[in-house]
Amino acid sequence: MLRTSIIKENTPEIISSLKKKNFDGQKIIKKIIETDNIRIKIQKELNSLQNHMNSLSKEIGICFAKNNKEKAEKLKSESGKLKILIQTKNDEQKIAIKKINQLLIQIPNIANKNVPIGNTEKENEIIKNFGTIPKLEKSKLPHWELAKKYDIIDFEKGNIITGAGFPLYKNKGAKLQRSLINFFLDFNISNGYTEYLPPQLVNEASAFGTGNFPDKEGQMYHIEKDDLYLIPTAEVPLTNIFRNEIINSVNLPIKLTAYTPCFRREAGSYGKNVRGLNRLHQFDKVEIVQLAHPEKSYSNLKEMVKHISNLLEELKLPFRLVKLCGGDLSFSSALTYDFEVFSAGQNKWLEVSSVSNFESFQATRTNIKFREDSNLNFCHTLNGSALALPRIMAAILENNQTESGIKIPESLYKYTGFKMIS
RNA sequence: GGAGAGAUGGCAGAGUGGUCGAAUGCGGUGGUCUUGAAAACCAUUGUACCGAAAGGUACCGGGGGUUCGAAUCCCUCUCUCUCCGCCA
Repeated sequence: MLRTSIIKENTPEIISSLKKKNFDGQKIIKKIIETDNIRIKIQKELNSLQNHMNSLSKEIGICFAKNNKEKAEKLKSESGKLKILIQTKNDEQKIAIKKINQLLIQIPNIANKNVPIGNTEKENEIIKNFGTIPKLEKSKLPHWELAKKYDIIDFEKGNIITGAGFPLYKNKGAKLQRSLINFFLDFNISNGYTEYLPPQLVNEASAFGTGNFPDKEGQMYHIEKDDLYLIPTAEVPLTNIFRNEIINSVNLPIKLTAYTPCFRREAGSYGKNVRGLNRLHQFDKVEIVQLAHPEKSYSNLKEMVKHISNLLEELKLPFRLVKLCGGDLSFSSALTYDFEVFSAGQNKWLEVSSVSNFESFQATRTNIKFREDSNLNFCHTLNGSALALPRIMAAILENNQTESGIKIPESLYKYTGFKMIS
């Protein structure tokens, strides 16, 4: 959420940054500024009325103490009138604040100046390619065929148990999944991230805090009976650990990591994009989150990008780093890099990580501040997948397929206890 | 799920209708003393909004009500604790 004070101070810059995200903010921002000026006017009036009321009440108290009932009654009738005025002003103020907030939450985060202009993923900027794309036999298979061949993922049983998009891992497939989780967590921990195992259901305030609610409400599973949401990513509980907190600046950056299953309704998805492990309703992911000093958040972002590159290099997977254009940027993000792994069985790039700087957008919604000397300011929040499991699994299966089976990346040996799936 | 008790500043903990934004202790910060430190002593120490400032206003879990006046009384919601029931 943007703050009214910032909007007022940088109106033209904000409107033009929002354009990059294909958001026309002209009207809504004008409305916010107008309403805020009304709010200030109301508050001034209200404060002076309240001030008057407070001194009257004190006086009445003194009159009673001195047994001067006559004067007390007279003052009482005066304050009665004031009371009605105050109530009216109070209601007006509440309405104005509510109106401003309703407008503010509709505005996406502004794009960083380095975000490329563009409307769709076609205009994303490919920064760099890493690794080499494997040359496979003509008989190469996509991962869903391989999964069947080696009996490691049962999609049909998942359909029976739950429905489409809920795969059932088994045998070495289950072990490989568990190994990847542990490998990612250990790698993150050894780079200074603190491990958490958070709740997988969150309340509305938490979902609001990270910007998933109300904007992407339809993408989350909602438990109506208890009014809770299944997390679409560990970002939601991790960021909300610090909701309404003031952090001492010496403790920044705070670095967190967590493994959680993630649940997404993926309303509107169809076709080959949802084949196999490509897009699921439930999947495993290890996430990293940072709470950062505003002046350092972009170097922290760089560090996170490097960290994720290292992780993918450990797995010997070919990948590319992509900078998202304005139109492809999410509601809350100011700058996002995607990591895409090349999966040779399908001949396509699969997004396995998305690393973003949200600047103070989420911190404003969650009210996470830091204290430096005697000043209070909003933190910056950042997060990234390190990494999302299913597509990594898909790429490992597809890229490492051989006549004799699937080769496990060396870094995983100590976790899997086996070197081949055959 | 049933019955009861409770929620006060960073923490502990007073306050049951008036001058209470809130005693006191601990912690934090600054200072005095000291070669240095500890101890002791002094001062200071919540957040938001309005205001150039002085200052003003709001906030004692959330929301609503009674009252001229609410941390204090009433209603309601949420959460915590104790007991009973159920249970991995």
